[in-house]
Amino acid sequence: MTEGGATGADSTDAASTAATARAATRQAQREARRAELVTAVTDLIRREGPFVSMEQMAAACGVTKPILYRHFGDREGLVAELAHVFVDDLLAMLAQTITPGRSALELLAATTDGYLAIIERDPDVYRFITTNVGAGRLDLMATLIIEQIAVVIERILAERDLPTEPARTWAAGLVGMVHFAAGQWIDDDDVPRAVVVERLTSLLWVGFDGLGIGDGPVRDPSGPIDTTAPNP
Amino acid sequence: MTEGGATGADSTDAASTAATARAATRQAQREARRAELVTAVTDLIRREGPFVSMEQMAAACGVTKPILYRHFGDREGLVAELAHVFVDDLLAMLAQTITPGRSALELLAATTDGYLAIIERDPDVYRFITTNVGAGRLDLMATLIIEQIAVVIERILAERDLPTEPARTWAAGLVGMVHFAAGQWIDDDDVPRAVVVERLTSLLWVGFDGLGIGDGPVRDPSGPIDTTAPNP
DNA sequence: CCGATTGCGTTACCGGTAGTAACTGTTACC
DNA sequence: GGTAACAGTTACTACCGGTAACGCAATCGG
Repeated sequence: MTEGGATGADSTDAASTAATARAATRQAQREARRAELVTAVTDLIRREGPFVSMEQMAAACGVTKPILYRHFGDREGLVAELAHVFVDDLLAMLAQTITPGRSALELLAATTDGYLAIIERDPDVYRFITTNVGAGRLDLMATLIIEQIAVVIERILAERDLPTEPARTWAAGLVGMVHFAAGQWIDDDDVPRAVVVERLTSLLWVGFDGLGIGDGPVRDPSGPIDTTAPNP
Repeated sequence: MTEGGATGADSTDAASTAATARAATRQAQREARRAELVTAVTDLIRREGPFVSMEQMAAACGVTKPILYRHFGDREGLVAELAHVFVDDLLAMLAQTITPGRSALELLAATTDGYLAIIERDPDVYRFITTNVGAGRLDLMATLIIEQIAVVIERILAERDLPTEPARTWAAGLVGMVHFAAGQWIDDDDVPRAVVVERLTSLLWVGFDGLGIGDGPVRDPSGPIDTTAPNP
């Protein structure tokens, strides 16, 4: 694995620099090809839905399976690639909306809205990423987003001289809340996106207490909980 | 499909009553067998983790695959059965903790704690249920729990003369928050359960504003968001 | 007491999918 | 012009969800 072998010194130098330059272009081409494949797969999912096989994806790329495996390792690697693209889109969208000096509430609303907007725009790709989950308890995309949000929350807490330990828990909770609310929304709630955003941000901002639920006991909390008929 | 055919009247009566009694015991036996299978599968998942094949499950039950398929239809049916058991456990636990007259905050805290407690006790079964999701965007267990919680929230809102439309969105959001926070907690946070519960309930109760984050703008919200290095 | 029915259980199979080994053309370098 | 590297293919394995067809006991009806 050492560089120069037994050949001439200067020629080795020139050769090695040329070789490294060649390697760089090779890698660039490789990455460009990767991007092509990713867009082809994304288009396929948009057309055919989130339940596509590796063979279908390869065909949509105009190649056969081993090519995909050479580029992405395995199915999870491909999903990870799409997840990264998705997260990049989200961050790009947020970068346009969020500027320094905005309030934490604006931050919260814009992030929630961006998340829901991307889901609304590309629901099948979103579903492809979130349902093709590997060994982890949370899918990769959620993990990535939680990471980002945790940093933001942590810094806000630090600015306010508050303890920062809850940041990760809250970040995960935020993402989970938006994720599930989005699922419920897309499945069976045809309210405009802004309404969902408003509901979520208002809850997250003032809490149940602030929403007017806090004062006084609940009359019969266990009443409507139904333990019968477990199997329809 | 009509009852008495062309045989004698009284004997038909006696025969039909005997037949129905026999059918009842048959069904009871069948349900008992179902329960046996479910516990066997649950034990298997506890031992071997959430990634088990139908053949493994059948072997763990001491039978072969077609038996499982006769009882549960398909894999999703089996998952649904485990989900129902899980939800029943949760509701039973809550029924002990929650009594009429408790405050909404106590309700919230007890529900969150119960959810996390069951996950903590049986993480692999939980993962089995949540990762074996069918065509729906949300897994069945989440849907069931959301349903229950939505009813509670709806009734609380009605008691307070507040609009009830957001109930379902909030219910889904609540479940998602707890679900994701649980995932993050079990994966890489060895804080006691009570701490997670406290973090989540405090956020849900008073909101970010109540936590002291609301006052004043954030200095540099987009700073730590990292759009580079999408693919490690 | 005997035949038919019913239900549990099995073996053996099908279609499809993730993933891989081994081969082939083509291209760019020395 | 030889050759090394790379894109791409064919053909395969192993496995998994699901099903058809059959065997065997018990149980019911006469």
